[in-house]
Amino acid sequence: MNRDEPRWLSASELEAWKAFSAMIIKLPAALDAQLRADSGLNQFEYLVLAGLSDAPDRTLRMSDLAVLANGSLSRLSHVVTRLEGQGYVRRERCPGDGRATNAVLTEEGFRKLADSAPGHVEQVRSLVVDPLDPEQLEQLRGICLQVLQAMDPGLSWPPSRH
Amino acid sequence: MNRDEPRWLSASELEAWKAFSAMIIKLPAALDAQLRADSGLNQFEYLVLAGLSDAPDRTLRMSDLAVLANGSLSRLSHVVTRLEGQGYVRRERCPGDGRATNAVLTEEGFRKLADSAPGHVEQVRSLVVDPLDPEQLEQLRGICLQVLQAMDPGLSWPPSRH
DNA sequence: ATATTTGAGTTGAAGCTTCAAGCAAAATAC
DNA sequence: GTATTTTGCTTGAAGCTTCAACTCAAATAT
Repeated sequence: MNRDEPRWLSASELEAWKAFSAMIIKLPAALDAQLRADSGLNQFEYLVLAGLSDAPDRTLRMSDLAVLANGSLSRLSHVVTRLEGQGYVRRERCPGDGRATNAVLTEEGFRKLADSAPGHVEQVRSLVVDPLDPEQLEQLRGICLQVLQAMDPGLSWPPSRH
Repeated sequence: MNRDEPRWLSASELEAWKAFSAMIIKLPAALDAQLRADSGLNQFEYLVLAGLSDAPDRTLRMSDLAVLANGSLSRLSHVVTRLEGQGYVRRERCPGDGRATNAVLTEEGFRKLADSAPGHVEQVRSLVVDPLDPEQLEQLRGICLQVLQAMDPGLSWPPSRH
C-alpha cells in the first residue's frame, strides 16, 4: 500500500501536531456538550439555525445552507426533518426553481436560537477567545486560513458574499 | 434560559472564530476521509492502533487507551470489538486485576498500522505542517496548549512522563 | 417535440457514537 | 468475615451521520 519513504515529522513538528490534534478532537466535543446541555441542540443544528437567522427572510436553499453549516446535503436534509418536527424550521418549495427547497426559520426557531446563542458565545469566549491574547487570535486566524486553503485549494476564504 | 447581557464577539474576534470553527469542522473530516480511503480505518481506530504500537508489549489497559485516544470507554469497547473481529487487536484479562482488560496489538494489526501510517503522516504534512512556516507551527502549538488548558484547567500538557 | 443528462433533495439502511443500565472484581466499611 | 461501595468494563438501544439509490424538475441535445 506504500511506495515511497515517508517524510516523518520532526520532534518539534510532532509536538505541535500532538497538541493540535488533541485540541481539534476535544474542542468540538466541549462545544457540543455545552450546547446539548443548555439547549438540546448540537453544533450542526445550531449552525443551521444561526445560518438561517442571518439570511434574508430567514430563508436559505438547502444546498446553500449545507455549505454554510459545513455539512452534506443528506445530513442537512435529515437534520431539517428533525428541526421541522420540533417546529424550529419549515420547508418551502422554491418558487422559480421547482427542484430547490427553501428552509425557513420559524418564529419559534428564532426564539430558540436567541435563547441558545448567549451561552454558546460565552463558551466560545471562555475556551478560545479569552484564553488567547489578541495577537494570538490574529495568528490563529492566519493559520486557519492557510489550513483551509490547503484543504480546498480552489476556495478563497471567507466566501465572498457579493 | 439567559440571565446576563452576553459579551458578543468583536468583528476581529468573529473573523478569527469563523475561520477557526470552519477549520476544526473540516480538518477532522479531511483526515478521516484519507484514512478511510487508504486503509479503511477511521481516526479513532487509527489512534487506538497507534497508541498500542507505542506501548510496552503493544499492550494497554482499556481505560488508559481510551484516554490516549481521546474517547469514552464505551466507544473504545465497541471499537475494540470491531478491531478484534478484523484480527488487529486481541483482548486479554489483566493478570493482577481481574476487573481490567488489556488490549493487545496483534502482528496483523501492527502491519496494518505500518501500512497506514505513511499515508496519514503525509496527509497531516500536506494539510497542516507544510502549509505553515516553522514560526506559525510554534505559535499554533502555544495556542493549542492554552485552549487545552482552558478546557481542562487541571491538566498540564503534554502529560508529564517522569 | 422528445430523449438524455444534469441538478437539487429525499429516503432507508447500515455504521458509528452515546447513553443508561448492568455485571463482576476489588476495595472499603462494619 | 460479610455487606457495601467503587472501579473497570461491556452491552443493547437510541440517536446521528454516511452511503447509495432514487425521484422529480430543469437544462441540453437530437
